This record gives sequence, structure tokens and C-alpha cells, in this order.
Amino acid sequence: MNDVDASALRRKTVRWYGRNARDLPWRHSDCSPWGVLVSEFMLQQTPVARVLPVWRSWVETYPAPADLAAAPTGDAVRAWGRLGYPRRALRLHAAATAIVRDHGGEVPPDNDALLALPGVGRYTAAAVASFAFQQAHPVLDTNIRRVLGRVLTATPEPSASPSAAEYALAARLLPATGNAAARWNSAVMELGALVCTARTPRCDDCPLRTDCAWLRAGRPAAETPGRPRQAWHGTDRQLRGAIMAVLRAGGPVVLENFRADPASGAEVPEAGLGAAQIDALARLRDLNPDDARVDRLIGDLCADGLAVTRDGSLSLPQ
DNA sequence: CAATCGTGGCG
DNA sequence: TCGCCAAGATT
Repeated sequence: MNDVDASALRRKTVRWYGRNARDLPWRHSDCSPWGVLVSEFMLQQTPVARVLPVWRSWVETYPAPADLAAAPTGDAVRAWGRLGYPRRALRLHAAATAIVRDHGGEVPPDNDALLALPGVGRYTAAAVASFAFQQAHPVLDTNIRRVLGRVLTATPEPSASPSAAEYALAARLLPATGNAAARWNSAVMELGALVCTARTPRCDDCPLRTDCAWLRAGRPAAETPGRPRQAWHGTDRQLRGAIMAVLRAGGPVVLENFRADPASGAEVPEAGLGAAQIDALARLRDLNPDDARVDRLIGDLCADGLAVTRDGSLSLPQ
């Protein structure tokens, strides 16, 4: 890639973005860095359409980091609704707490400070630094990786995690000024979300169709799978999700048997959920959990901070 | 590094 | 219908 190519790619992509960008609330100029941070947490592995309504209610309930930090973690998990990966709600709460404690209640603009927050990895730190603070950081999410990979190296689909070469390439393409870099990052991401999609890319509508190495090569399919396929049917994850759904809906969940842990004195479940809860869980297809399995998952949920046992019942943390 | 962690819409 | 997969992070 030389400078002429990079310049042309940026011009075409940003022009396309100007005409085709979705009107997303976290892109508005009046959206706070906190609003951007919340959106980035919610958008981790979750589609925009599902995030939108939850994001709106969330920023209304928790307009600043201090508002979330002051709330019980169980409230955060409940407000998370059915976005999935409820640990993200816990980590966002922990991030808000750290922001209050270490940054005066304001989302820090520094990439390293962002990276130090719970639940913030390389992508999210760069995204917030770029989108909320207009800093020139290369952002590599799955959309941008797919677009750049296809256009520049004819790579059908991104690998499991971004390589150093991908970061070097993204850094070389990045416009110098923070504002231009943010616009470019948004534009490539949007192109990946709307046109250069994983399954059926709309190459006819792509502003980069005459530049794309992958299209030129005949759109070859991937040889080796990228991310490992997510198991779901009948797995622990499914049952874990079902238990969390019961807790969000109205818990607490009555536990069948109980004993006091001799070491800590804490109460721990011994023989699974009560009959009513088993019925509730069994309504979901293919769930037939034995007590030992339920106990193990309850233990995991408590260890993760997603649930607590108390007085013979399981509930969201206070 | 590979496994784990939810959910639901869509082709 | 049912497998694919969506702005990742953590251990």
C-alpha cells in the first residue's frame, strides 16, 4: 500500500459514509464519553439493533459513571436485560467504580487509562479514545478487520484475533488528525456492518469494489475457520442463561437443600433448585439438568458475582 | 493459546 | 428449519 492508494481508499470510504451512515445515538456530537463507553460495552458481540433500546434506558437511568457506581450490581445486571454476556454488566459497573475512584468520575481520554478499566480491551480502549475523544488511534473490530483484510490482502474473513501486521496496516492507513481518524474508523466499520458483511457481501454497492483484492481474486472462501464455533445446544451456557433469566424475571430462586460451608460459614446450595424453578427451566427446550450440574453452575454464577445465595435462595446481588 | 461466556434474528 | 454470527474480554 502506498500513499496514493491509502488516500483514495479513505476518500471513497468517507464519502460513502457521509451518504450511508446510520443515525446512531452514540455517534451524536452531544453524546458524552460515558455514553460512548456504555455503547462499546453493549456492542461487544451484540448487534446494534438489540443494543439500541437498552442503551437508551441505560443512559437515562445511569447518566454518569457515578450513578452506576452507586447502584447495586444486581440492578446493573437487571438493566442489562437480555443483551447476553451479563458479565459485561458487572464489568461496566466495575469500570464505573474505577472511573469514580481514579478519574474523578470522568471517563479518562488516555488510551492506557481506558485499557486499565475492567472489561476494556484493546479494541474498546481505542474505540473510546477515537470516537469519544477524537484521538488518532487505530481501531480493529471484526468489521474493520474484515474490510481491510478483503480489500488489501484478499483475506476472506478475519482470524481469531488481530495480528501485529493488521495493526501496522491499520496504523499506516490512519489519517493524521484525530477528527479525520475517528471519521475513517467509523466509516470503515460502517462499511463492514452494512456492505462488506461476513455472509453475503453486497460488492455491487461497495465504494471500494474497484480496489478490492478479494473481489478481484473471485471472492474465495475461507480455508481455515476463524473463531471456533460457539457451542450452545444443551450446553452449560444454555442452562446458565436460563438460570439468569429466572433471576432477572423475579427471583429469588428457592434452593432445594442447603448447608453451611464449614470453612467460611457461608451458605452454599447442596441439591439444586426447587421444583418450581426446575419446571421453569425445563420449559426451555432440551434442558434436563441434574442437581449436580445445577449446583456447579450456581457456584460459578456466585463466583462470577452474578448471583448470591442467602436464606435458602438464589438471587441477583443486592 | 484455546476455551468460555448469552441472546435472538436472519438467510 | 437451523446453523451462522454480531463494535470482544478474560483466564
